[in-house]
Amino acid sequence: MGIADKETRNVPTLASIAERVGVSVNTVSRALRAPNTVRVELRRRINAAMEELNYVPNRLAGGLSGTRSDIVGVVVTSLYYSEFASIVDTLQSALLEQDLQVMLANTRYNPDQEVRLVRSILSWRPAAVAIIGVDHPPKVVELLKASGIPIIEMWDVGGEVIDTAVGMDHASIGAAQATHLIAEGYARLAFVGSLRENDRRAQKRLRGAETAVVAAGLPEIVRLTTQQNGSPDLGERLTHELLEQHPEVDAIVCNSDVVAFGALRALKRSGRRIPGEIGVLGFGDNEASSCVSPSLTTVRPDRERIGKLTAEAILARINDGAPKTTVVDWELIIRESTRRRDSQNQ
Amino acid sequence: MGIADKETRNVPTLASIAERVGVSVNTVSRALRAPNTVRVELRRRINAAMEELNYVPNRLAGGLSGTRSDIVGVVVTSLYYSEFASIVDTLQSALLEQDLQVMLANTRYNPDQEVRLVRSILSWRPAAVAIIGVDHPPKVVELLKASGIPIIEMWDVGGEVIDTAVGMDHASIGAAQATHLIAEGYARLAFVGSLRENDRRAQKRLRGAETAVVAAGLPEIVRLTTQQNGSPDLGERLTHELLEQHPEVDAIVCNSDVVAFGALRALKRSGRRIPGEIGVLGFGDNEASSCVSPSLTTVRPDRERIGKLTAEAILARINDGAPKTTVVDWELIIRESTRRRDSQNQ
DNA sequence: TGGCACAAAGTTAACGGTAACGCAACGATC
DNA sequence: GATCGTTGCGTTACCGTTAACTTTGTGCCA
Repeated sequence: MGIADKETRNVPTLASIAERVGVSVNTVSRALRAPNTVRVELRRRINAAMEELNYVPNRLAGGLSGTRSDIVGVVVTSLYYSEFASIVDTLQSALLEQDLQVMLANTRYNPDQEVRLVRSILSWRPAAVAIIGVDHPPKVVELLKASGIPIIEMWDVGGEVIDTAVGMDHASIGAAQATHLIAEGYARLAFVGSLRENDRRAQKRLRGAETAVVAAGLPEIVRLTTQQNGSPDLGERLTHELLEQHPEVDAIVCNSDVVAFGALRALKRSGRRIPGEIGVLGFGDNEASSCVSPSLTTVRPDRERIGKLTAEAILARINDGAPKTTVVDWELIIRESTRRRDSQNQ
Repeated sequence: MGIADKETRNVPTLASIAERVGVSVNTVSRALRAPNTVRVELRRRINAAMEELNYVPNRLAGGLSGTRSDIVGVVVTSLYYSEFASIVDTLQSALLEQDLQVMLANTRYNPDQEVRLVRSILSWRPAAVAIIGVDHPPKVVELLKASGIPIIEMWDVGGEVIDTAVGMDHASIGAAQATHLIAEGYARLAFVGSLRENDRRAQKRLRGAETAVVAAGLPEIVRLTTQQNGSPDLGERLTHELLEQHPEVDAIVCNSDVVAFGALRALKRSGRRIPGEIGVLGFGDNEASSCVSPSLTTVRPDRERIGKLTAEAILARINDGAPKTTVVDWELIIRESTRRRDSQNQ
């Protein structure tokens, strides 16, 4: 039950409607696409027939015949732990208002998958593609360029842009993280968390921090990273390792807030005072970061703004606007986990 | 630069390849779909030409002509705060292995959007549709049934199923939440958080809890809910209200962990001892729930399992398997925020 | 050496729409 | 009353690909 036999499965087409109403196929098509060119009364009968037969237009046919598609391909590197979920969320709802449908792909930081997924998405002849990052395998760049459609790169802006980008300057984020810790009197920094080979954004942040540390005449940042997914358990495990191997460290920059949650847990279990003995700083401003104790200092990317600006950029480019790269602001949210001085209140 | 003029934009087709290689269009098509029917050497030349021209097949045409589509429509009610992001994540990667492409829609708990989005997704003639919930507007049910494709309802199982469902029994979750609190000695329960008119799952949990409370001879559950999105700030606000209006309450069931985070914050600010004076219980097992203090008792849905089983159900149904409803287990994770007795350790 | 099976390619006709064009009926215009 | 623009609809020709046939070429056997 529920599924009709394949033989009898008879999805209505424009022709079914046309036959039922007694007009030509094209008139029915017009009733949909240019309603004011069809008599009111006839239009009413056509709409009634469509409603009655539960007609759903076939966009495969429409897209093939017509000139424009209304798919927007969205390629993210992860969805888990909500890293890009809220960007997709706002982007999708903004596009929906223009009747654009999101087709989603998740590369999970795998460049081979990225090539495959981009190819797959392009095969649907989307009106535009939005993709996380500005660093892609050469084949991806080639395919996207050859497609001739607007390409919006999100989240990052540093580097070679294909067409249009909406993102943050990650090097400056890393610099701000380090600078803040140094200003609070921390001197031996560590970077902890997942640092995937293909997560160029994290690498840029780390390099930005490194530069600030060097400029301050402090010793190099200790790195304890893996290719795995970030999680509290990972943060806890790496932090324990760190305490053992590098007892001199007095501040930890985590690649994401969820990793920082684990770091806090590990430090508390080891009896370290935060922020007195050791500071912890995250990235991403997870919804729980203001609720853990001590509350977590972190960087808040304006995800909604990125989603919204991406939608706007897509629409602008579809309507022949010029390519444009927009740098989106972020905010260092200073909370308890790094605040040694009493200078600020929040 | 980047985008070719519309006039010159000349995306390669099978015909371009055919002409370049000097064979018929169909031979090129065969080289893709049934490679072993084409001479090895010719196949090599065809592949080389495709590579060179950056050929990307047009699935609009393929889908229109061929018999099967490889889109799977996925309809969720939210993505924000990662509620369903990890389901989509696992679902997508499992489908990818079968070369099925996810088309995503997010209704944001708006039934009108749901109708519109389902219609939009069906217009791409997907091979199957996976959708959150078993309670849909009548028109959605009608459209999905009329489509004649496999429909997998996720997350919930209680009620009328269209075709196949993979989800949890939310009434029993609510009952377990209340039963646990009662066993810990709490007697005046409250339900706090966003309770959207169209979030039937939350309503089922609340009813399940209500039934358990009544069975224990305790007074009715106090409700303090809104239609807004759940967030820590919302939880904090509602909890302050609750403390004022219903000082007798000694246990709070939050509709989501992020709301519970805010509740914890509010209670700590008011100087209440948790779990001594008042208990807090969440839903969803947010990644931070084990990291807040006190750590949060919550219900852990097996999201990955739901995603994986949904993918399996889709494949089974596409290959003419029978419709089947699967009830997925969940787990009550007892942590500090409700544990008054010393009986358990974790 | 003729006949036949099979492999490898070409031909043709859909698939369900949309766009361009054609044409009748009608009122407005001079 | 002939001319013309408009309105409202029908005809026809694609869009790029696949499936079902048809044709051609090749090796094998009697």
